[in-house]
Amino acid sequence: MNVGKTARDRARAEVAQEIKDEARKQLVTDGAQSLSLRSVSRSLGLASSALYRYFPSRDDLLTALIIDAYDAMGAAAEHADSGIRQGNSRTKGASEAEAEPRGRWLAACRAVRTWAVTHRHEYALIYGSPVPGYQAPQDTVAPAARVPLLLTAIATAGKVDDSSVGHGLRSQLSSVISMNSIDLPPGALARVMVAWTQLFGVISFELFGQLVGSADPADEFFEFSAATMADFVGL
Amino acid sequence: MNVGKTARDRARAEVAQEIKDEARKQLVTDGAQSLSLRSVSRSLGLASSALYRYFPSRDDLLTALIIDAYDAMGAAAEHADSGIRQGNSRTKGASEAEAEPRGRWLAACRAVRTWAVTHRHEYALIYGSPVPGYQAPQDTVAPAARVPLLLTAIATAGKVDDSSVGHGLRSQLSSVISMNSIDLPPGALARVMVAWTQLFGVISFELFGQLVGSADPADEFFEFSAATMADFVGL
DNA sequence: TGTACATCAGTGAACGCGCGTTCACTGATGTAC
DNA sequence: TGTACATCAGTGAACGCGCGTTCACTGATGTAC
Repeated sequence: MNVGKTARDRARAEVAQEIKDEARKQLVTDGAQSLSLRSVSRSLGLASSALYRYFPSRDDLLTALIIDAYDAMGAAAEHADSGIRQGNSRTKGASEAEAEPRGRWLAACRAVRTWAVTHRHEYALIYGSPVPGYQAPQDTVAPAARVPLLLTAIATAGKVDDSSVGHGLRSQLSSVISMNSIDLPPGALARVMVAWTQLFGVISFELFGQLVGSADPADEFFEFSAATMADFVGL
Repeated sequence: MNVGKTARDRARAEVAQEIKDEARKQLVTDGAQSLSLRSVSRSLGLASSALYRYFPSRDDLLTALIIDAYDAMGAAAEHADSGIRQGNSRTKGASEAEAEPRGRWLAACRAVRTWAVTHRHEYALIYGSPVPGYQAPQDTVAPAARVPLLLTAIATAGKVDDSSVGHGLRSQLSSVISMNSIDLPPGALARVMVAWTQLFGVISFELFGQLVGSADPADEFFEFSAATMADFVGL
């Protein structure tokens, strides 16, 4: 185990983890923009300069947090989905399997919301306004794609209508389809994307306070949205 | 004109306006969180302490910008809507008036997006992650309601299905309905709210970079969303 | 197995910076008589 | 219409603060022979 890893390597990974954990803790009180290396180092009992052994700059620490957040949310959604899938195949016959994709869709949507609600500041970090002056590097795109790819995968198991879409959009989506080997016509993918944007729209509104005065607390409205959007994509 | 307004009063209003304009300019480069009174005052050639004659604190300046932004977006949407309404009543007979609400809906949605795209930093200020430590005061709620109220008004002119909604949601929405004299059953309002959250979901995704790699540029996808959501609310 | 050398985590002082807010003040504008 | 007083916009210095990043350094851990 830990082949080729020296004690130093292990210690290093551990400290890097501690730095990220502490930084995440500080997001809660301060928000992304005022996350400060100095205050992280203070809480860890390290010299502020020590952090530079682990992250070359503040932005790199931010990037690490962003990637972790996308991955955590993606994992939560995937886990909820596969829980349903296995549950269904164990307890249901082939004839009942028809309802299955809808259950998976709802489970995934709920998992995303639950993750967002329990990690609101990490959610704000990835779905809120971009930190000005910070440019997200390429490494964030794969983790960011996990949730939308999961939603398309689930929709593929249903029967999405193929809406007619304009020429330009069709070609944008065709390239997404081929690059990700998606088994859906462009018009169907377009509908899934509408549902996807709706999902994050409600969640952002809930967390950022736009529903105060109407559907707040938002639990039932969220359920309603998820269910109507499941209909919308043919599940 | 300007009854009871002395030269001092007029000058005062003018300077307050200049401060807000300069602050808005700085949002573009720095984002809300690092908007700084000192740098605003520097650009205006004032002592930093002078701003305190106009805004008691940084947060009050932020609040003023937020209210202005909601109002500007609301006005843009309302203006687009009434343009369509008048255009239609002049050029169309009663039989064609059926298509009217759909045109109004699309015009309002496009106006919101156009405003957002041309004022991205003000958009981020009101629809991005809340500035940590900043609590939006009560004065922001009426301006914030302009767009959603306009959308419900337009939907009322169409024929929204009355979806069935759970008990808790029904009662939340009933109170919204009576407080705002909305002429829509709760289930219909729920659908409008789904469309509303979808609208801001796409716009936020477009502006915050989540569509990079799929529907980017987002023009056609936006049109597709707006059109499908118009169907969705029965327009 | 022991030794010589290279690597690298962590230190602490320093650089240069910007911030919000307060305060005692000056001098122009407005008000009451 | 003129004068005395009150109001208030704007000043500039100061308080006390935190930040990211660099740099020369010490001492422990790892590597090659």
